[in-house]
Amino acid sequence: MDVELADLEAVVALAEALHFGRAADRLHVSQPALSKRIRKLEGRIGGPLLVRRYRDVRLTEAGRLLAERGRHLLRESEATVALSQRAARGEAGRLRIGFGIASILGFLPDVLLRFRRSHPGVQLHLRDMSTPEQIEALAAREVDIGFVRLPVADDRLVVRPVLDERLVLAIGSRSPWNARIGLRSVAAEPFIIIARARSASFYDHAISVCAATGFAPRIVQEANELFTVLSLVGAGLGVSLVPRSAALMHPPGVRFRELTLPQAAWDIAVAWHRDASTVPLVQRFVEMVRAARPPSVKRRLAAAPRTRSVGTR
Amino acid sequence: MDVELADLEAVVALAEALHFGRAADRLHVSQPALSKRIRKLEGRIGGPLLVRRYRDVRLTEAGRLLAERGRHLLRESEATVALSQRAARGEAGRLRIGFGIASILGFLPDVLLRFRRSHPGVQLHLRDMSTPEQIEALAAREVDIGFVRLPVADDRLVVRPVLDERLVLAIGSRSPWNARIGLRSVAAEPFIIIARARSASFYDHAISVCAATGFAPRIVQEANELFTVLSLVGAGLGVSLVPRSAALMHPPGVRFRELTLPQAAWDIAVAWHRDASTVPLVQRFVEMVRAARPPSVKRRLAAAPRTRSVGTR
DNA sequence: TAAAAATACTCCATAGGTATTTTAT
DNA sequence: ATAAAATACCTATGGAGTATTTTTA
Repeated sequence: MDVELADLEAVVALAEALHFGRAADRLHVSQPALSKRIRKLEGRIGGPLLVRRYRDVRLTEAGRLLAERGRHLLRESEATVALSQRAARGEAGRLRIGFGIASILGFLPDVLLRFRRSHPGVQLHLRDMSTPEQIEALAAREVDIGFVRLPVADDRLVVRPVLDERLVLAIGSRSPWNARIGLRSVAAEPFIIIARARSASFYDHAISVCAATGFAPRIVQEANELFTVLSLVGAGLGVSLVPRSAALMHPPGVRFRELTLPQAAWDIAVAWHRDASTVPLVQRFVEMVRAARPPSVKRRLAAAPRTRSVGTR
Repeated sequence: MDVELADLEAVVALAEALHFGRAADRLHVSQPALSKRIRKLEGRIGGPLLVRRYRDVRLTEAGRLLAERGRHLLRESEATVALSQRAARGEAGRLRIGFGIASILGFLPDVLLRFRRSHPGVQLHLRDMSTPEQIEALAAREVDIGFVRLPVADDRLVVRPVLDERLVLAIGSRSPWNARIGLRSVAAEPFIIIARARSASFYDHAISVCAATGFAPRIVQEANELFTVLSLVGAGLGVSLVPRSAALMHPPGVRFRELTLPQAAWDIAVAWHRDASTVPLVQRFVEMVRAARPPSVKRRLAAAPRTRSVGTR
């Protein structure tokens, strides 16, 4: 198949002008050049595209169909080139992002919203994955950006910390409250927690923090939304383990306690493939993530009166 | 926009092979030719389409999008050329046909069915039009084929008779029956007739035939289907004027009488624009119409015992 | 060292231009 | 006589080939 876009342009111009001279002008070529091009094209099609008569050029069915569909093809190909050009400038394309619960609970929604606004041509594909899954997917180039829980040691990836998240204890403010209150002292309390279906890794992490403290929590309620969990705690139905950033919501009737237990750490980093450092979309997304990194949560909680650092005893 | 289909072919081949040498083989060009083509294309896109590293070629977003949409464009353009080729052979395209009631009642449905079977790629556009409307539409090339009532005198058109249709009188077989029965003798009878909404021209023609005979028919019933009209006549509810070909249905309890009145003639011809005589689809359709022309209705009715020729008195 | 892409250089096919002819009214 | 497309002929651009170099693991 040797028909080129220039041939389609010629047929479309001719279909509109129905006059070789004027169509040639529009195409910025001479009339004989257009005539030759059309004759050659007619040879490939196997029949006339136009009926030429004195002062009267008319399309045949073959010509009408070629012009009609040719118009679409030309528009499409122009749009395709434009799309590719925008992709080269990092303004279009696809960005595949892996994330876990801790990042989605934090600042990620806001980053996504702003990135989508500033890059309306970019499709964002989000995949909920555990950190090990993300590492493999990043290495295999199945995702472009990951939000992983630190530490990560993989020299195929570039990893930049963005959030010093931790688990904290959430207690109803009517509960007994003194300096000695810690995770161990609430071991017998009813626990409320983010549903495992919502985030297996977070759920499992919370359980493992309890296990490290020496007990298995008695879970009386699961909820799909962090805000629901905090409301139930505030209503006095039990205690919970939540990401520290939840304290920023200032839920009524809830107090927070830091956990010094090392396992309570849940530091989040943004990661990408080493070779993708120059990919425009990856660069731009990472820039936006790092610019959006909230002021240290640790600092802000230190200023809040209802959160104190305690041991796990 | 100077991107050609050959460029898209190159990107698609490269996207699949991810290897300049093998992609060049597949495209039946040398490796340097492909390299040059891609570099030039990258210049037009404004950025790299592929990341070349030792033993490792990978698409950028710009390249991925160009290859993905390019594949569609190549398929589309191939299909477009194929369609145009079929149109040049008279196997595809559009055929716009004008027709009136007398042709649609006769053999046209059968011709359409067979034409559609033998030309599955051809779209048939049917428009119900009066003969004068058809003549104008044919001259203005708004329809390709017309079925017109003769006589037609228009030297822009080619006209070929295909059906010697006439109006005949349909009478219930229980009615009095003798050689003198004609249109005038049933002037006082109730008339049943094809609904005017179904065919104004036929309806008006029937009325005008009565007027030429000297009376206005008392219409007691209209029906949308010719078969319904005949059934009502057979049931003794009245008399009717119908196309002569209706006699071929041999409806029970109905007798037919020829009308010698000249105005009762309703000869049908197929017509097309003089300049369209070489258009493949027009040629083929006309051939099929003329081959399908039924044996003279006049002859067949002459052999049928229940139809006699009479005057209009 | 070897695989793979880029570069250098030559060639020629072909698209396009100008001048002219043909055709139809 | 004239408008419009086709033809003749020439030119030159640029795409393709071969040979070679560069790059990188």
